[in-house]
Amino acid sequence: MIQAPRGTKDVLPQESYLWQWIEQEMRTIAEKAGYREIRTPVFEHTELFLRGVGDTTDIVQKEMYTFEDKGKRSITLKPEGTAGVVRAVIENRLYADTLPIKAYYINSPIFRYENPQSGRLREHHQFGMEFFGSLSPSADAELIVILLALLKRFGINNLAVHINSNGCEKCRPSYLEKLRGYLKPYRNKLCDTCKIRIEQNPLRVLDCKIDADKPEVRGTPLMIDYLCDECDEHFENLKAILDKIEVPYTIDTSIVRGLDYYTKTVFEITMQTKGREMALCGGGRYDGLVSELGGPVTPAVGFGLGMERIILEMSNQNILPAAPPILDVFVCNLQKEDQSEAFLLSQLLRQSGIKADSDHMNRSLKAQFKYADKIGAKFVVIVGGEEESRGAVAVRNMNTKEQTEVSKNNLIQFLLEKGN
RNA sequence: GUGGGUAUAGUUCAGUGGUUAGAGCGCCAGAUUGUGGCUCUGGAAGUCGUGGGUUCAACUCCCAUUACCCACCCCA
Repeated sequence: MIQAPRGTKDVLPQESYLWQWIEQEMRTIAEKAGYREIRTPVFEHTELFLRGVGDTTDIVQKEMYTFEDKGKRSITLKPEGTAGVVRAVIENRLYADTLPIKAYYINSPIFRYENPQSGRLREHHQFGMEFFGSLSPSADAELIVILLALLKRFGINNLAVHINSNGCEKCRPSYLEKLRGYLKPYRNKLCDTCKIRIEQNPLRVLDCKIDADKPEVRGTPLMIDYLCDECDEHFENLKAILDKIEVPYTIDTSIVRGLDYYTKTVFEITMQTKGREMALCGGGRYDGLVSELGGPVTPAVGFGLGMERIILEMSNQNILPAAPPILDVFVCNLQKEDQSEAFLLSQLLRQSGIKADSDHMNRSLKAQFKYADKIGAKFVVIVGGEEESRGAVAVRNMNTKEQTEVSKNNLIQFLLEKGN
């Protein structure tokens, strides 16, 4: 028996409507704010992620699905959504057109080799929005506000917005030196991973669940205390905007994000679920990434939102929308041995935009009614009965049990009128 | 990478070292000849995860293995 690979999930016919529904809500909210969809490949050259995401990150070091193709190219399945979008923006010179560029991606498969558990898969799907060309903190705020509106639309209210600033190329290097200098004397008190992190990526020590609460680490200098004037002003302005539109947030100095490209604003939106906190989405500003990957200096900000986690939380809270009926109309034929008339009629109904079907299982009339009931058909149309002599069929409203004789000429109009 | 739990019908789960392994739900059929939801009756369906071992005898006990679930880490 061949099973789906570990950490992957099928979306089955009985649940696909949920995905279609949340996708529709996402598209609507993004397009209302002037974002258009972008679709990029599921795989990219590995180098894109090495340079983009950063080669000291956990994602790159141990979680990527990387392989060599038959042309000896190193290929990696997307471990996050932003790098591919940035590559596409550069490659297609989108930056040369009118700025800003506002793009969203939806249902984008993301691959990370991790141990699966509740809310964590090896293939999951993200909705993301990217905003290129603006240095203004209003761009950062726009994304946070859209996210909150979207999550509220889904009925998820147990949320917390965490923000922080990662500084920029001007203020970060000197801060990192301060941080290294501070951590080095405590080297032996840190976990093995963090001992290496001191040199490679000391920011990540602040994010380490083993060490973050140790008194030595609690006393480390914080990036937000060493921001340059530009970064400080940006952070203050963002907070002012969020205050003004009454978005509650907390400043969380432990957020450094798992990706190295972030500058200035970083944020996560988490939910309280089943006694623990789970990130629903994360994002931030990446003013240096476009130029790092070979484009012109272009400020940008974006986020990724986990689609499975939304469905998981809606399921936990029992607030999933009900499944829509599969069909509007089921056509039965009393002449069991010849279902062709029912078949033809169902084709006609479909051409008029009515979701219709007839029996393909050689079932008895009674069983056909049971089936019609199960799939939620609002009407059953019965052909081949005594009404036939009058050029008519019987139409039964399955909810009201009301059954009427309708002339074949008026059938479609009748169904369209009564169906709504 | 580390730790815990589970594995029996489509599904949720019972079950006992010894005959043909059970239930609820679901599925299919029937309850007088053209009609659903409720009820009743009947039926189909399982190599008891896989491999090995102990035993006269293993679904049951032991070992291994795989998969799934959960948690840590990290994150979406």
